[in-house]
Amino acid sequence: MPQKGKKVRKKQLPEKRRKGAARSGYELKGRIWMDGPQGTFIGYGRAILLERIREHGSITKAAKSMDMSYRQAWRLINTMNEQAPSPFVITSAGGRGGGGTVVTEHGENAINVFWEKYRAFQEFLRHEMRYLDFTKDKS
Amino acid sequence: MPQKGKKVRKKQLPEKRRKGAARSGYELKGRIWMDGPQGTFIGYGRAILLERIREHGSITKAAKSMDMSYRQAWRLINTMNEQAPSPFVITSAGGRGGGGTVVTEHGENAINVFWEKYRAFQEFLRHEMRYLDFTKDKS
DNA sequence: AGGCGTTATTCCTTTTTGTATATTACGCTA
DNA sequence: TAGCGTAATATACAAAAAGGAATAACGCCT
Repeated sequence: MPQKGKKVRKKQLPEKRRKGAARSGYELKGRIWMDGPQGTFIGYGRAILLERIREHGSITKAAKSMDMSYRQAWRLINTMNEQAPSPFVITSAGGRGGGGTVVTEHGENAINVFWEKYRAFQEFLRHEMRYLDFTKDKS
Repeated sequence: MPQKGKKVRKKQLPEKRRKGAARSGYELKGRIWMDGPQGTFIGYGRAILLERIREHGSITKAAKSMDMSYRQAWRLINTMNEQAPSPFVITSAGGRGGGGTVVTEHGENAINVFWEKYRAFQEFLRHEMRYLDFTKDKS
């Protein structure tokens, strides 16, 4: 029997290990993000979350779609929105469908800018990976 | 009265904010590290720790010098040493001076390799930083 | 044999971080 | 006006991570 509702905590932001990576057993890894005046501003998790909000139209559904608690999702969105030069999302409670959340033009732009940096970073890691050898001597 | 012994927990691995950085209030940040078969293998903290061990000759003194608990230092060293292709440090308990820990040739090499990647990464961040603007429109 | 300083290990507490659940406010709709 | 699904917030709970302190083993030294 499948044991539903196991209450296992999800490992946060796995950032999916690339298939076939790390054949040698050693891998150069890393993360990038942007800091605003009060700490983390946008990173991998928030970028994904923004996309899910755009896709589903609400924080609630976005959170569910990525197996994240609403509370966590709301906090991520909130810290991001507070620090943004101008809001990345606009929320509304009540009304047709109960309300919802939409991503603004600036939010879309932030997503694009971040993914751009992110892709460059992945490229950087791949490139640096190539010259990685801990066994060689100084000689 | 200066209130000594306040028991304030140290913020881990501050990686010292560069002076004059982030004039705009927004900053691209990041970390890199290496994964071995069982998780984190070497990163900024372990690299510094290795250098301190080389400098002081023992885990105990190295830990104290960087305001880290022996327990924490030992665990970092242990996870690193276990995953290393060949040991990065050699420890000995008992004997003249009580024992000590020395960094091996392979350990030295690992430090060098990591700092090399680290410097390249810092350069990458600085470079990408230059083209960072969340306010511009798509137009 | 006993002292010493180090490594290695254990136990308990504290801090941090995220989850689960419940409650209120909101504003359209029927 | 009652129902609805959402945002927003508070409280309690759980798990993981880190710290502190205590202790044993070790091997040279006096």
